[in-house]
Order: sequence, then structure tokens, then C-alpha cells
Amino acid sequence: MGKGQQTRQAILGQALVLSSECGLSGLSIGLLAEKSGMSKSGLFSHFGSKEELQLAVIREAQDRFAEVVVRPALKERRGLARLRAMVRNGIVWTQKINLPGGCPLMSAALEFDDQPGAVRDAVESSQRDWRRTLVNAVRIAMDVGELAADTDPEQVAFEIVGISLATQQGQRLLRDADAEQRAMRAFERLVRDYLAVPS
Amino acid sequence: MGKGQQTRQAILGQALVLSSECGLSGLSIGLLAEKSGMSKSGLFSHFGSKEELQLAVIREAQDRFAEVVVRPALKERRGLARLRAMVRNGIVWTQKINLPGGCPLMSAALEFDDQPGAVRDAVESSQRDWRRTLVNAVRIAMDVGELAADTDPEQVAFEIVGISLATQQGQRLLRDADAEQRAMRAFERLVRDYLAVPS
DNA sequence: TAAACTATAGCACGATCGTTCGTTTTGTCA
DNA sequence: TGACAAAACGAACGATCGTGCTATAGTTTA
Repeated sequence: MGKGQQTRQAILGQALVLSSECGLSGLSIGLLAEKSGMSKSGLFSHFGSKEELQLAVIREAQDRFAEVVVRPALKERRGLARLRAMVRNGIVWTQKINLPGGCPLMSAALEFDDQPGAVRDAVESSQRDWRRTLVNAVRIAMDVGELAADTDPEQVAFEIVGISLATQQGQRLLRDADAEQRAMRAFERLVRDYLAVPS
Repeated sequence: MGKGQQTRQAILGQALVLSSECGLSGLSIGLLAEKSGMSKSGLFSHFGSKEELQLAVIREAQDRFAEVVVRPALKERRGLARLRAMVRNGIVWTQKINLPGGCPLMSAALEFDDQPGAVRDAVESSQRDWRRTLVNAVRIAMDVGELAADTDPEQVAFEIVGISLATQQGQRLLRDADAEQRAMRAFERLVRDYLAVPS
């Protein structure tokens, strides 16, 4: 990795931290340059525009999400165990990689849903990816006979996303120490409803 | 209502629209003045600071929420019917009062969870109010014997908040026409789990 | 080591931000 | 109608925003 790529990665690390606290639109180039210990223009030349920077931040967040949430879960047994690992990883992943302000993609989803453009498109597709991943995991759990055959995978994914959002709000806004526990309880109740009846 | 209060209300109406689209921190005084058809300084003198404006917007949103979501639900029969009305009203209320960008309090909850200050405090307390209202409604449903006696009201409120958040994301970011339907299905599944067993 | 290239810094730009101040218009009431 | 208060305006402030341009320092390659 050349010098350019190296500092670019360092910048993106800082950018993730900052955007987790201030949001993707609150992320300013001046402040990011200061935190990164370089000049505004020096930093700017790595991206060419603020929009390009935001897109890079989204890609970086997606990459780390895949690395920290999805990949470890794939090591779990196919079925409910894997789905459960995804949910749990999805709830704690920002703590694990030290993002002090929670998941930037979650905030961005609310920030940009009314701002047409490339950033919105990227945020949308990242959310679709995540829901699709969840749907696949649910389908596998159906295939292995752990979830009922008439389970609606999209519905399950929808509710899991809801649990994650409520958890983030509980943890960060309400400082509720029980939020994570509530989340897992909600998840267990959810899958219990769709458990396959043993024949 | 004097002239001052009158224009102040008009400004707050516009501010609600704008902040539903751009967020509470993206709400700028210059743009708001333009949309309201008055000068920046004229508008500014109604509030004295941007923070004061943001607080006023939050109060206004809370008032309308109570008026459009909570109050109509109180006309429903005590119990599940009332709780269901709250959930449904909470999902459609921004359409009903023509907020094109969804619920400003929901976005603000994600925006300000890491920004200490009066605004954060107000957002937090508005969320606590809403959860408390839900908890009360659940307790009533327990009292009238429609929900089981060992129901955890806070858990139910937590999950309802999750459903609402997932619905907003589905509707606005993913443009999913089925989001509202999914929400009600999730809610019905939720209460079915806690149904009191008829003795 | 010299040349070629890349990365960073410095400076300035126009725009917009929140905010202040003094003035002018508007509304209210004796 | 005239006096007084309330409301709105216009201009300007310093700060910061994103974005260019040009020069210099640093790194890589011949």
C-alpha cells in the first residue's frame, strides 16, 4: 500500500469516528483535517469533493460491517445460530470497532432519505444489502428445518431491523443499559413465533 | 393571538416541514426565512438563538404528535384497541399533517444522541414521554385482561418503537409500499404473544 | 543521483452560517 | 389621531463551509 492509500485509510478511519458522532452531513472537511493532523486542501485532494468523501465513508463502513458482523456469523452453523449471531454482531459492532457515536449507516439512513443524490443511493443500497443478507439467513434456517416453511423472510428481516434501530435509540439516546438484553429478548420471541413444529 | 404569536406559529409550521426534510441541525435560519417570506433578522428576533428555535420546533412537534397520535387514540376503548390505534396513528401521523420528510423527532433522536445540550435533553424527554405513553396503554390492556398479567410493558414499548423506526426507514429510504402493512403485521404478532389466556 | 511523479501545504475565493445593531415599518390603544 | 410599543428589515460582523490554484516537500523510479 503506497503512501497515498495509507493516509487515505487513516483519514477514513477518523471520518468514520466523526460521522458516527456528527452524522454524514455534519462531517466537515475542516474539522476532519484538523483531527487527522493535516491541511484542509491536502486532505481534500484525496477525494476531490465532499460527496466523494461521503461515498468513501459509506463504502468503508460497509466493508467493516461485512468484516465484523457478517463474516464471523458465517462461521456459525447454518440456521438459527447463524441468524442469531448476525443480530447480536449487528448490535455490538460499533463498540467492537470503537465508533463512539453508533452506526453511521443507521443515522445516514434517516439523514438522507429525503436528499436525492449519489449518497442517498449508496445508503439505500447498503440497507438493501443488509436486509438481503438477513433474508438469506432466514431462508437457510427454513431450509434446515428450524423455521417454519411458511415463514415470510422479508417480514423477519423487517422486524430485525426494527429491533436494531430501537436498540441504538435505547442505548445512545436513552442511555438504557438493558437495551441490548431487550433486543435479544425481542429476537428470541420473534424466532419462537416462526419455529418449525417438530414432526 | 397577537401578531407576534401568529407569525411565530407560521414560522414553526414551515420549520417543521423543513426539519422533517433536512433534519433539526440542517434547519438553517436563512433558508427558513426565505421559505417563510421574511428577513433573516426578523425571523431570528422571534427566537433569539438557533438553539431556542430548535427547542421550539421540538415542542411544536410534540404538541402536534399529542394532538394527532395520542388524543384520538384515547377515544378508543381501553385496552388493545387503544394501543393499536396509537401504533397506527404513530405510523401515519406525518402524512396526516403533511410533513414531507417523516417524523422530525425520530430523525432528531439519531442526530442528537451524541450532542450534549438542551436540544438533546428535549429530544430525549420527548422519546421518554412516548415510551411512557405506550407503557401506560399496555398496562391498561393488562388491567382489562386483554394482555397477560406477566407482560413486560417496557419490552412491548421497546418493540413498538422498533416497528415504527423500521417502518419509517422502509417507507422513506427504501420506498417500500408494504412497510405500513408489515408494521401492523409485526404489531399483531407482538400482542398475540402476550394475549391473556381466556380462563 | 537525477528526474519524474505524488502528496501535502498555503492561500484565497465566494457562499452561507448564526448573530448583532440600528432603523423603519406596522400594529395597538388612549 | 397621536403616542408608544412591537415587529420586521437591511446591512454588516466574524466564522466556517466546500472548493480551486500554485508552490513545495517527499517519495519513487530510471
